[in-house]
This record gives sequence, C-alpha cells and structure tokens, in this order.
Amino acid sequence: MTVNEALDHAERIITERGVGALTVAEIARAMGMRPPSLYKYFSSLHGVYDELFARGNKRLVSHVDDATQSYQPGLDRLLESTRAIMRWSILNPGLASLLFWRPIPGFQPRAETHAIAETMVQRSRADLSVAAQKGSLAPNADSDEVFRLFTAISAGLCSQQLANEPQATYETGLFTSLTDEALDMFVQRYAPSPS
Amino acid sequence: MTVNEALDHAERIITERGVGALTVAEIARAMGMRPPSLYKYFSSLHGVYDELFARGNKRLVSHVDDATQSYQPGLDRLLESTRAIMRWSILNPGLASLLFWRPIPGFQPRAETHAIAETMVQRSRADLSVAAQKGSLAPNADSDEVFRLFTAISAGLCSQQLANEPQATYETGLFTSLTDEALDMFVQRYAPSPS
DNA sequence: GTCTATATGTTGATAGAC
DNA sequence: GTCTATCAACATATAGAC
Repeated sequence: MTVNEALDHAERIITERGVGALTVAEIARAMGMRPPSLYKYFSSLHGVYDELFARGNKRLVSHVDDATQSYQPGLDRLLESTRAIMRWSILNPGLASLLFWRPIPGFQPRAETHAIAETMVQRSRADLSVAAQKGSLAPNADSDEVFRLFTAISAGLCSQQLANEPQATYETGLFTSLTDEALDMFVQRYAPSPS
Repeated sequence: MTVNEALDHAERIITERGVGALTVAEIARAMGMRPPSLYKYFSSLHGVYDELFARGNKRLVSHVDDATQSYQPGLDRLLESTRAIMRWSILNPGLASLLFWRPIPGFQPRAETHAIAETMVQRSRADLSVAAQKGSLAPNADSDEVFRLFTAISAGLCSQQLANEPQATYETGLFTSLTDEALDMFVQRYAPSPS
C-alpha cells in the first residue's frame, strides 16, 4: 500500500536524522512524488506523526509480546518486558523518541492511538501486583508510586543512552548495559522481608 | 543589551511552547523587529540555541552552587546537587530539555559551551569518590558505571516528569516527588557492608 | 481515485539601501 | 542598526487533468 510505503520512508528519515527532521517534502522526494500528492494519504504532517506513533506502538507491543510469550504474569515477565522495551528503543531510536518524549511542538497523538500502549503498561502494572502477591516482592511494592519509579529507572537509562551514545547497541551501550544492575537494585529494594 | 533581550524572549518561547517552537521570526516579533535584523546579533537560529545552551548551563551551575554552598564534598553534596538540578529543570523545562536531550535536528553545542557543565558533572563524580572513601558508600561505588547509573535515575525521573506532567511542581510531581525514595534506593544499594 | 499544477503564507537566510 | 528586497524551501490547500 502507498500509505505504508510513505510511512516506511518517514520512519527511515526520523531514524537517520531525528524526529524533528521529518517534512512532507522529504517523504515526497523519497517516493518520487510532489508534496501535495501526499495529502491524499495524510491530513497533515501531524497526521504522518500520528500514524508513525501508532505504528511504533504496535511494533513495540508485538516485540514485547514475542519476548515474553513464555512468561507467566509476575516479576520475571515485568523485568523481561522492560529489557524488551529498551532493546527495541535502541534499535528504533526515531520511533522511540516519538513515543516516549514530546519532541514535536503541538503534536499530541490521538487518544485512540495512546490506548494501544496503555494495555501494555497496564499489563506491566499488573505484573507488579502479581509479584507482590506471590511474594517475589514485598506487599508495599504493589503501588502506583513504586511502578512509576520502576518505569522512570528504565526510561532514564534509555533516554540517556539515546541522547549521549545513540550509535551503541543495547548490550554494549554505556547506559543500557547497566540495565540488569538497575533492575536488581529495584528488586532488592522491594524484596520481601525475611521475617 | 539587545542580545540578552532577544535571549529573554527566546527563553520564554521555548518555555511556553517547547524547544522546537523557536523561530527567528518569533523572536523578531516579540522585539518589534524584522527577522533579518536579528542576524546582526546571531549568526543563525542554531546560534540562538547555542547562546541559550550556554545561558542554561551557567544558570544551572549557579543554582546548584547556591544550593550546595554549605556542603562539604561527599555523599550529602552529591544528593543535594541532584535535587537542585531536578528542581531547576522543572522550573526551566525549556532550557532543561535543550541541555539534557537532543531535541533540535543538527544542533550540537560548541565544545567550549559543553565544558561549562562538565565541571559540575566532574564535581559530582568526585563527590561519589569521596563518599566511597569516607565510608558513606561501599568502595566499589567509586566507579564510572555506578555514577552513570546514578545520573540515569535522576534523569529518568526528570524527563518522565517533563514529558508526562509538565505543569506540576518538583514537590508535587508524580515522578519528581519520588526523588528521595530513588536516592535512598541508590544509597542503600551501595551502602558499605556492615562487616 | 490518483496524481499534477498551482497558489498562499511562513520560514531561514543573504545582500544591500538608508 | 534597522530596514527592504529577495531567495529557496517549507506546510498547506485547492482546482482540475487523466
């Protein structure tokens, strides 16, 4: 489909040159079209960003699903989901920064688009609850505050990696290579008391 | 000075509408000028970003210095510097995102500008060493890896706060209010063994 | 339906008049 | 110092060929 071709080019552009470097004219050039022709497929440049946002969300959810298929709800799935999100973000820096930051002035994804990722977030939130109920973590770990802290830790490693050493891999990156240490720090912090 | 007036307007614009919303024409409008006139003061729009970057760095360093003046090198100063950086970032979201992320395609601050902030980072790195030597932290905490993990934690809380709830204060923010919990988690993780 | 041609308004930037 | 004039590239929009 032509729309998907255009999105492929758009994705390549933001990956190579940054989210803010995307223009309608640039996509049109890559497709051998005139810029106005693209307005039959997208309502505006913001519309392209919206489709990219939706595409990124779906791809990320698929990637996390694949990585955690053999897992049961609980702590292990929570941790592996996080690793999967970080690996995907390093491999897709353009889409990742569109998903996790607000790099485009005035761009807000449609609420419906936002909901795609929300299910994944809620599953991780539920994994945290299960972990606390199973005794993998302390009972007080089952809270929105602890969950926000957990997400902020991985988001911090990820954004620092993308900002400071964007060409590195997940395994070798100065920040992403600290992921397991950070996850262990979190798990130890909220470990159940040995009473 | 006219340059500083222009930078005041530029700073207001990126604070109100985001780093990517800054244009030469917008600054000129705010000053009652025509856009070409501004090119007597700045070599380009990237030049404006460069001055904003330098200004943000100087202000942040001053703010951290003020907040830690009564502290000796060591763990307490490291923690209070971090709180100061986060408070300043929430109060100056435009400048902060310019300093800590790479939101402008193609914009890289001059090396000289970058060096201003480097002294502050090095001081915090030294505080981590002192903390380990004094026994406030374990000896193995004195490493670049642990320091990167430390900075990533606060950067994560900060960027999540700015991206998801930008209008909140440091004290009440859903993420920044977790700062002391996160710092304590870090300190406990690298606490000296009770041997 | 899909595209081209064309038009408007805005942007970053330069040259040169006053 | 500030302006006008000017340019190329941009987002956006509409009219109309095929």
